[in-house]
Amino acid sequence: MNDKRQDKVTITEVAKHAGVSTATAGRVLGGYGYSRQEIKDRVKQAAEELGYRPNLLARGLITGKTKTIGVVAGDIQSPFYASILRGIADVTRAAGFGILLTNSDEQIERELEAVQLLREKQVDGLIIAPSDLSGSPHLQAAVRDGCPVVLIDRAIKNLAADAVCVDNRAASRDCITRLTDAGHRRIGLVAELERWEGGDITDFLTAVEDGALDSSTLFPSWQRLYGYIDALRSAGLPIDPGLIGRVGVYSSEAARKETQRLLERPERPTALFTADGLMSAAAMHVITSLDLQIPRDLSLICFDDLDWMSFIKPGIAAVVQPLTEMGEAAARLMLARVEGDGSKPQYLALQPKFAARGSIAAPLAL
Amino acid sequence: MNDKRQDKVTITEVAKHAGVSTATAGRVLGGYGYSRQEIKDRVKQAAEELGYRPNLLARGLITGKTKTIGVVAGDIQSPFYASILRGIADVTRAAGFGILLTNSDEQIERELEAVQLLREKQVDGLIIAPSDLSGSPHLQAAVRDGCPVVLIDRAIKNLAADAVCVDNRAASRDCITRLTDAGHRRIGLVAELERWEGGDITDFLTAVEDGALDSSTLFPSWQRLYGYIDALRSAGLPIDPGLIGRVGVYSSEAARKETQRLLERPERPTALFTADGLMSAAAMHVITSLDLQIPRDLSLICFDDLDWMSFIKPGIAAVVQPLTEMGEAAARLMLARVEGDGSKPQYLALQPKFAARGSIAAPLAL
DNA sequence: CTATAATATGAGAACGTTCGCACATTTTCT
DNA sequence: AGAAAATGTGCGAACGTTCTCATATTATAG
Repeated sequence: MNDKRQDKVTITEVAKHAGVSTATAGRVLGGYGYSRQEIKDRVKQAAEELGYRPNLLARGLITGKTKTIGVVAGDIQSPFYASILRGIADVTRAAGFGILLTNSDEQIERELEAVQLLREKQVDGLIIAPSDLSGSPHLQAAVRDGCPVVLIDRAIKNLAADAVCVDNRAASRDCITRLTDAGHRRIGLVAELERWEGGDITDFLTAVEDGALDSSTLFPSWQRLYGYIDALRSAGLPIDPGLIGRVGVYSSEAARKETQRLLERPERPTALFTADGLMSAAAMHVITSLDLQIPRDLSLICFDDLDWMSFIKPGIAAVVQPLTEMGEAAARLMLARVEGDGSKPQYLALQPKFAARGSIAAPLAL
Repeated sequence: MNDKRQDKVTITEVAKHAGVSTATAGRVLGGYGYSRQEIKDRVKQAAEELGYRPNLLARGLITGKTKTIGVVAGDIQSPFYASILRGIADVTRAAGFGILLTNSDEQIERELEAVQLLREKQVDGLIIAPSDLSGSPHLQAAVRDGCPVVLIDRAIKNLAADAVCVDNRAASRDCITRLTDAGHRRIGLVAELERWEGGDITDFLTAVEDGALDSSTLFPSWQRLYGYIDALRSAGLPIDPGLIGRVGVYSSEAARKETQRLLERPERPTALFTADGLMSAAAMHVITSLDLQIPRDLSLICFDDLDWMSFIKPGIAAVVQPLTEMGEAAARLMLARVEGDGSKPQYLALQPKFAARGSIAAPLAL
């Protein structure tokens, strides 16, 4: 009922108890210099007896390394980030690192605060899903200060940092091609498409036309739109902006509304492509409520494979991103940087898989 | 191409630049003692000019507080923990705390390592989903050392720590009662039921019979079994151990196998209760593959509401646990403790909601 | 107008480690 | 054998803060 913080056994006490200097005790316990076996045993036993536990703050203060990686995720509640984080956690843990987690909710101000906090806590590096792909002075500063940065899911223009992404454009193109191959000519797209500094959808279309766009530093949903355009063009089909459902904000509500708009058009699309998990769930809501039969009334392909897609009937075809692997790769890159790897930044594009399921059929004859 | 770690602007430099002592600069920048407005301005401006950022390690070393909470989740990849974590993150962030995350995979050795690492990193407190409900000397030690511990999802016997749980027994009882009310007499249960020190299912049944069981320190799946038994008893129905699907290990594979066993019994259950998200997904797999119609061939209620349950047809009735709220509550309790609240440990039992959906019907006449 | 309290500042010691250096002792190389 | 290298140990100074204490100065009260 009395003693609270009498715990703290320091290296000094261990040293005293073992009859050596703190330096020697430090060497044994920290495992960094020379020391005789006999001394090692003595110190270790003393530490054991006193219940010594190192104070990693003190160590970090002096070594300048905390063995902690800061992670800025968009929203840890989404299966997307949760899986990536799992990958990061597994790899870092194996290397004895901890992870300090924050959510940005994809908002640059939140990201800024997060990065600031993490850096003040002296993390050894930053793994981050960035919210601003063109400026990000806070990340430029981090890189300049020698704090390794690894980007996930999207890359920042002119930032000398590693990035682990997926070739969204190719994967999306592949999906749409499957649909055109099946005979579809009116293919709807539902995507977030929130931020693009270049303007609106038609601006984007002309920018694509001009070929003046670096798809690797676009937000994923724009890359996926890019692939959609690619596929339609190679199939010789026109691009109807009315079939492009731009949700504009990352919310289930808005996605439902946009899907509903698409599916209630006079000339209903015969196939739908949803550009991420949230959109897919929202689309399913609408499809179910409109009583549309998949794939008879509507073929469907989704970006991101959610658990239910494999066991509802029919199964829903999906692009499955290697999420845990992305996290692992990002963490491995980070560990290499922390250990001093100074080679030039890597852009890693992992290959997604395609889960073919029963949601694709030829369009009904009209 | 040359300068790497020239960044570090310390309080000493700021002090020099502002023409005051480090103590004064510290007071201004740390916001803790007295200082004149004029001095404040001068120091702040100096800090601004030099781009000063406090080193939270140094601060933590001396104050003994890191403004960091350690979290030990089972598996952050599961929506269950992801949601809880989100709640924790929101509340702690608002209070300026960071969270250091680890996964235990529900294994006590992993938990032990995690707790050790977190404590060495000097976290101000530990929020943990414990893997061992009867001993846990490492947590007893934490509490003894004055490191606040808040348990989530389940409580530990004789540990003086706060806990945030859900009344699993009551929620489960409620579900089963809905099924018996609908006329079901053969109700199957699929649950993890991995660890219980008392023995096997029949031992558990007799222990329940004797009323010698504290349900609040059982693992959730056992509490849910308890509720299942409660409900059948009050309905005057016998308990058939053959209807209790004990998966025994937390794996989708095993859950599928066990569900299959139940659904291929000679006298197939007319209703099924799955005791958590993983079990539910596995059960759906099997139900779909056996081509059973819900609710005609089988009524279904699931513990934990997954997104697909609301948009597949028919919808699946589910117990929805207030996960984010649990995380928030745990974090709030933690913050109170960190700020010195020494009142006696609280056991918080949040109320789950029930999402009634079309997966419940009367059993087919035999 | 003095006594007391509140405000304001600085010097220097913490906090618990590791690091640089000096100096012994042992091993290894010509 | 002697020189050089590797190994082993301790002292005391870092690391970048906050804290304690001493000492002013100013405001408030009696």
